[in-house]
Amino acid sequence: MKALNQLIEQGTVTDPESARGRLLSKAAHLFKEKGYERTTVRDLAKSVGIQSGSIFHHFKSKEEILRAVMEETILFNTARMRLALDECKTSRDKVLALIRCELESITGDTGEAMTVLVYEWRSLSEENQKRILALRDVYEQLWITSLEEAKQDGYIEADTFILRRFLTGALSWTTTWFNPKGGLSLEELAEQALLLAIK
Amino acid sequence: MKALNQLIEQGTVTDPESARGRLLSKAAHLFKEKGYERTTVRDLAKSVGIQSGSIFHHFKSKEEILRAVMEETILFNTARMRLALDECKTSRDKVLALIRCELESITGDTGEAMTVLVYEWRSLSEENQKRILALRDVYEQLWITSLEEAKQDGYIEADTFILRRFLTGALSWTTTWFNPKGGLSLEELAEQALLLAIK
Amino acid sequence: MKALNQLIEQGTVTDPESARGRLLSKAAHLFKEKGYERTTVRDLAKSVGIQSGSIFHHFKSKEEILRAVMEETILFNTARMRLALDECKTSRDKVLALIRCELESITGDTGEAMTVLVYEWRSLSEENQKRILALRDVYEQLWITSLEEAKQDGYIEADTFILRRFLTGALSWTTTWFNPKGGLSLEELAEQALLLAIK
Amino acid sequence: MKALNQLIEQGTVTDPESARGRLLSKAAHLFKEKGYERTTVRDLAKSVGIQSGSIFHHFKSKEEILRAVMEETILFNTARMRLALDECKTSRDKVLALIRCELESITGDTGEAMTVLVYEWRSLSEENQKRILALRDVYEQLWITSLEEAKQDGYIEADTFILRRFLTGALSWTTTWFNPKGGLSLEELAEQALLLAIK
DNA sequence: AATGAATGAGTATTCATTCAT
DNA sequence: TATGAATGAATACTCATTCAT
Repeated sequence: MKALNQLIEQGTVTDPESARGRLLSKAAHLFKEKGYERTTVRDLAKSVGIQSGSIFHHFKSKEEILRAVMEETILFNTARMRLALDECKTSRDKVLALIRCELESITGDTGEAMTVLVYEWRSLSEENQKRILALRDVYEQLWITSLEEAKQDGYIEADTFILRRFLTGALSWTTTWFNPKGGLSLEELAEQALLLAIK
Repeated sequence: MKALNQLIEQGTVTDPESARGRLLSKAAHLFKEKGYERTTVRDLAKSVGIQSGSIFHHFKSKEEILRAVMEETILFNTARMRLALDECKTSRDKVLALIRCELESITGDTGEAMTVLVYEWRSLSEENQKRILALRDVYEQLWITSLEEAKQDGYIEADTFILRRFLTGALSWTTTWFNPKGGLSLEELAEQALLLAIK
Repeated sequence: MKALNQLIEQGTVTDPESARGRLLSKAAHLFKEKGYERTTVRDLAKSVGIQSGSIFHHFKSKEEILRAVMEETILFNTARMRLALDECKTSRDKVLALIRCELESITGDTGEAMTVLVYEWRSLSEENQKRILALRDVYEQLWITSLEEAKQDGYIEADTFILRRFLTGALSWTTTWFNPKGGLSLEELAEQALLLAIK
Repeated sequence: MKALNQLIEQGTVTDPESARGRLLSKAAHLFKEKGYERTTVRDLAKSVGIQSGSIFHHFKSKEEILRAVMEETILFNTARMRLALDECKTSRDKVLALIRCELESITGDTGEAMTVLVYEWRSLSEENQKRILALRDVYEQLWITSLEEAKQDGYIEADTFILRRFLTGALSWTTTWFNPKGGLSLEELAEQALLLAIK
């Protein structure tokens, strides 16, 4: 939560208790459940108990809401990942931390928003795609750096470029099947995923 | 092509040369490119050079087209996988064959349709989702069986249930980054993917 | 009517009996009566007995309807004026013919459209304004030429540039007060207007 | 300015320095430029540097603003015309004074409001139209009286009723083409206009 | 007086689907 | 089979107006 509070204070991320924040949270939920296109502005308004016209006091268009959902999620998860990396000693620890963080972001609180990020990409205008892409690059850089480090330390044999892409797919797909309250803990899942990368 | 011809003769899959077949192919392309919701019936009609009203002589609704795209793709890829498995001796070979087949289906001719299958799932009515799910189960059974076999043969250490899911994600994600005409061949990619499963 | 038939055959002007033509006529009426902004697409549709969505089979936007009303009116009146000029001998006759034509267009069949042309100008996009302006220039050229001729023949003393503008205002304003079925005939009105220009 | 000060003191016309006065002035500008319908209350508020809600402390509706713009303009121009007439000796002088006053009102300080008066008439409710019409009658009476006088004095031959209407149109149209800072002075323009009426 | 969030009825436009030809 | 005009419900978005602060 340290990361979150800091970002809120900076104004980088919306306070989830505010009207705008509640809307974003509900939007992530609806966009995941029904898809962006099939979610109407009226649906969004209803979900937070206001009239549809009032939405446009907070966001100037429906797409703006989608962009905010995506943008804030990346910013938050990047910050969270940075904090986690800071506490790691070995490069093996770092890779595990990255996996754990990504799994948390996908299966935990920001899970719906992460799904939206993957599935609703095409609904973004080109301009907004570029904006998000720039943020995504920052996030990916953290991965690339740590994987390279682990490879130099001999933990990894495979091509790190390909490996990162396999991991991206494997981890993001967990949203479709992993239940954090089921028999398998997130920590165990992370360990299993680590096996994909490190022998 | 053996698989395809057989399915066409059975009437299970549409002849890609027929009017209906061409429409399905163009539909897969458009649905992938723009998304199902953003593709209008007029777009579809235009792409095959007919008027929008005429679409409904071939399919009774737009959703029907989506269902057909998905259904035929699964049927075809299941058949193709079966043929490939028939030619394998060891369980290790089988796993590699499955990976190769899935990569072919994702990055080759049926790639667009496979992407649609993953990304446009929610646009299907519940009833149609069930229908596709049933076909998917048949396909997945081929995987589960082979992975179990490979585990009993000592090739695999991990949990096969989790492993299959990791692989599903990792392989389907290749659609976003793998270029069959690039420096990495599909065969090499399959070998790299096998490393995720087998040490 | 010669002018009209010819233009219809050319496809320059819409046949008033066609669906599109009837809509344009009703649109001119409503735009004059309520103003363009206050006339809804639903109003337009209702006035010709179709559903609002069907409007967009004939015109791709509401503004397109406004543009067509204006454009066709200018084209028609330019053609009508040309025919009238052809039958004149003296330059005095020509000026009277121009006045008569303009009064006819303002107080007669195209009166509503002419009013729209004056009052709804700002509702046109810049691009469409340019388009109409080009047509208007052709029309104005007929006036300028004839007034100059009359001045050289000694009928007119005033500056023709200023005179044309005074006449434009004076004649267009007749739409607000002149009733063709009242005590004053259009011919008498034209004679009175001629007095503004010629002594 | 005598006329203005007197009207302000009476409370008949708003002091242009007051908040309300500044709003009316900006409103006239915006209504002319964009049209009444296309000018939003937010536009109006922004133009005087307040929030949209605050508008309604000065006027109880948007239409009220339009009415005030129109009403105050007529009142002011009627007063100005009365003062001008008081200084005339002959009926010819009076007609010239009327023309000069009307041109001043159209092309000078109240020009934007005068344009609004002509072009936004239909945006007024019937009740408000009546109210303005009553004020307009007072204004028109000054014209009719003077024209009749000039006719009896032999300056005018034409029908005064028709002549006034021709003049109304001719003069109001100057707003579209006359530039007070151009080569032609307002006084010269007035003389040219007088020629329309008097030989 | 001023704010600014909220309202809710209204707008132009889109689009899958129908059906007479 | 194919057409294409017509449907009508649905959509994102606008905006004058209200009102608690």
